Amino acid sequence: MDRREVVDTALGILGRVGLPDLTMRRLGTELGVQQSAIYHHFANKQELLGAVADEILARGPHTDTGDAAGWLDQVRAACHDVRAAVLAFSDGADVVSSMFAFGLGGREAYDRVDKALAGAGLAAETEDVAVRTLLHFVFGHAIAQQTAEQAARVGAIDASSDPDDFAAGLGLVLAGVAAAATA
Amino acid sequence: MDRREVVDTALGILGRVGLPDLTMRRLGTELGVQQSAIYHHFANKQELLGAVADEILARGPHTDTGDAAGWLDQVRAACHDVRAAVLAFSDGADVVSSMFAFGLGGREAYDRVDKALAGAGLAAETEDVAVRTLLHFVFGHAIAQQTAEQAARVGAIDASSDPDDFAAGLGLVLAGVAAAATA
DNA sequence: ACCTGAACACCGTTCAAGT
DNA sequence: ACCTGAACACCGTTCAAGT
Repeated sequence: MDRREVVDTALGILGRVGLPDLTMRRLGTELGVQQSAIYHHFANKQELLGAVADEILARGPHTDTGDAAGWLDQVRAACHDVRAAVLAFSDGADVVSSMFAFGLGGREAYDRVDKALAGAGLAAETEDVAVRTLLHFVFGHAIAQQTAEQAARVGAIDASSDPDDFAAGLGLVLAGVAAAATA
Repeated sequence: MDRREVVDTALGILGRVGLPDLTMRRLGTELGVQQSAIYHHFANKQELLGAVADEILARGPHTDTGDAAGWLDQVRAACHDVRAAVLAFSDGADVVSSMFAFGLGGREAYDRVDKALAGAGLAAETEDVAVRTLLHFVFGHAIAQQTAEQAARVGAIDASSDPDDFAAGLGLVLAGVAAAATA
């Protein structure tokens, strides 16, 4: 058993039953091992979730827009890719967002958007603000969607979400970034 | 003991020691009551946290920009007010954001921003998208800040945050909203 | 080095019973 | 109606002991 196998199994549980059921006991059982054995590969659950967050992003789509595309289309594609990656697992947005905030994972999300945004020619500080602002929206929207889906399953809410809703919100933020780029 | 007293005590615990230590046992102890007694006033912990989220927003500042101010300044003030409210309690941003996503509280955040944004003359659907986009940023930024503070206390990260960082990111989003309003 | 087995110190929630 | 007391079914983490 190595770190990769633990992360793979954790992702399987996350995709099937979600974060509340991703317990060290269940993880140990599916690995055919005592839960305490996991602590020989990860210091604690949070460090494990950091590795899970990294793997969620790595497994997501990596759209190549081509060199002909402008920075705006590249940033849009990067945001859609990050969104697709975290939506592929139950509570994936929550896990990646939390681990990124804690500095324990999800760095790839920042790097991908940052790289795409480099062509905009913004000042370094403004570029950093723009990347984090975009990520707040991408993660926030995905968390809200996955939470609403969960709430609907419990019966607390009606689900019904507009599939174009994300693109519309992203368009608003990107319009603001574009305004800063031309100024 | 009534719901108001339970929420007040819960807010005290939240402000002093944060969400992980806001347990039903501790809440019962500080109320001078068995933990099970709380279930006579709230169906479960989540419903209680929904009421806590509402109270967090109610206790925050309610800046009056005056009638002379344009919708942009009013929206900016509403966002700063919501931010100040959730930052006043440890993990306040996380609680309010989660409860809002679950439909169990925090409705006032939406209503305040929505009311301020009404003067922009956006189409109803666009206005809704803009309000939720702004809230994703406001909540996301505050959660990241409170998480970073917590991580810094544990020693996982260096804290050092620019006090103008929020205003800069909000400015980007508002520029996008303004562009949609003039179009 | 890697894992077992057992324990420690907790959780949220339920429910019969009291007043 | 409101609360007690006790239990149920769990958690993450630690650690001596085995191989």
